[in-house]
Amino acid sequence: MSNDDKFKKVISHAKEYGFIFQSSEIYDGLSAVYDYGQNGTELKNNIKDYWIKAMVQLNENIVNIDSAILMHPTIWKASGHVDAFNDPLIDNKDSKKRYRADVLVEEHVAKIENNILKEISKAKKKFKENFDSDQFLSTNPRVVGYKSEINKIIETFNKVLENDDLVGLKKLIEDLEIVCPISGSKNWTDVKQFNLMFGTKLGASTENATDLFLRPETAQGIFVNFLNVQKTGRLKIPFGIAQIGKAFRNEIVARQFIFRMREFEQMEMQYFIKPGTQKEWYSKWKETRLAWHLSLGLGKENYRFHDHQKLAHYADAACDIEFDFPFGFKELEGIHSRTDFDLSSHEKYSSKKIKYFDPLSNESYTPYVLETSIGLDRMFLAVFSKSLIEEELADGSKRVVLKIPKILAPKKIAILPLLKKDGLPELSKKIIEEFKWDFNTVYDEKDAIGRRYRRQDALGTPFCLTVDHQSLNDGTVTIRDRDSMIQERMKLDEVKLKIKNELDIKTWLSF
RNA sequence: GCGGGAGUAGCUCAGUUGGUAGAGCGUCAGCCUUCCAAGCUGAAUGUCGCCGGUUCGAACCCGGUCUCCCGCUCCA
Repeated sequence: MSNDDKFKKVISHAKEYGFIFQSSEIYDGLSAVYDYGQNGTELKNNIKDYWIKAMVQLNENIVNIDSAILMHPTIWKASGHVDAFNDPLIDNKDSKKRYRADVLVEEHVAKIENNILKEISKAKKKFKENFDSDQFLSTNPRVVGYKSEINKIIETFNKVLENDDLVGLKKLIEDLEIVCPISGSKNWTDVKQFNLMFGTKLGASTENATDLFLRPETAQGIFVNFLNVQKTGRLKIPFGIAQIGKAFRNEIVARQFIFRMREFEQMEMQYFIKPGTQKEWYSKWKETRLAWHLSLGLGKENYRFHDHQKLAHYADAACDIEFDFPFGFKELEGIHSRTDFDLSSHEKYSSKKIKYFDPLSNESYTPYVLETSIGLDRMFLAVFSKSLIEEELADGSKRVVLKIPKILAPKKIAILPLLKKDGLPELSKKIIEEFKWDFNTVYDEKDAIGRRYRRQDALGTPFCLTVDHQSLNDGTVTIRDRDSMIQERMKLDEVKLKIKNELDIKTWLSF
């Protein structure tokens, strides 16, 4: 089966079994927005729970918060989003390629700089040890020409950027005679501004309303609460603040099912550390987070690290944990060493002192931050797509089974009377009464038992308890394992113990 | 946003040169069945994505639009 087919099966299975629906489907849907259905919600909640347990419950120095989606607009200036999330884009009409207009200009400048370097190396060859670099740079007519050209461009460029002058930016590109690297033509469209942040308004009166943004990441809610949490929690560095929540981005191209959505959910943890220790914490968290992923048993070969070469403005080291999705290896989680960029920036913009006083060394400092940030929806897709298996059985028949990690399965136990008579349904319902306090259970009496097993397989239910005539006599049932399809007969107490053991969080999270 | 492909029942898809819509699976009711789908009987479900045009007549032709998939592009 090709990856494409596989991906299509994932999407239709997700819909058919109540995991994911397109948002507003009866109105033709809304681009790149999806709803979680009855089973998808259970699975998603179980993933959240698995993360919270590992990150917060098991670490006494990591706490959990839930900050608001709406935040003070200045926060996004301080974080750099207002600048970095605004891209001026331009298309070449001949090659149909899209470029960042500012990058085109920057590349043009880089070319000229390159010319200067060429002149220098030529001169070096010519003058050898007599080469005086300072003198050469200020007197060589060609170099001086290049330098003044660059200065002129940069001056215009800065003015244009400051004024958000899109027309001026296009004119600059035309004046510089920048050509498309693909088509070689100068046939450009107008420059268009794309703001990746969703705008909204605070205030019911349209006249006095303040422009706000829906948060494009959850991290800033942690940074702006740093002092609140640290002081009220009496937390000492190193410590972490975790958060699960929605974030919003007006992606230019949002696609690949729930991989890139406009409204999505992040699970982030910001770990506050002493400056200078970021390297060791970076590798510690890389290791810890990968171990968390591996604990789910989806297969080591499906994960890899990807180190960032080009770093974002706030980072001094960054990598992704990539996962083998149906469309190839893509980012699942990011681990970033964010330095003191965010806290310092908020200190500057808010004019509030954001420092940590270390009683041991008797000094104050701005903590450094180590971030782990995982896309919850991507995690969902990773688990779901890798678990969906179509296998051939010994008798040649096919079985579609969702071999989801048992701890994450939406329903844990299906209780099935072998026949819909002789008091078997009644006994089954009694058993549900006993199990439903501890586990998500489901009851099914329709159709042949084999077919019911297959239905539960498609949902990923790890255990099927079948109630038969012997159950009436001795209180035993058979328990069938989803993955091996092996059945064992045992007493209800033993069943409960077995399931409890298999779903024991301590076993899953001891790594 | 550009280019390519697609949209018909819950899912996968047929549907002839334009003549008022089908299959398989699934679902529901019942029968039969003592443990791994595809046994029997019956039933429900579609403004053929949406809007408009051409036509006596449109799932089919034309225009627009929405949505999805792929490639480019972007990706804190």
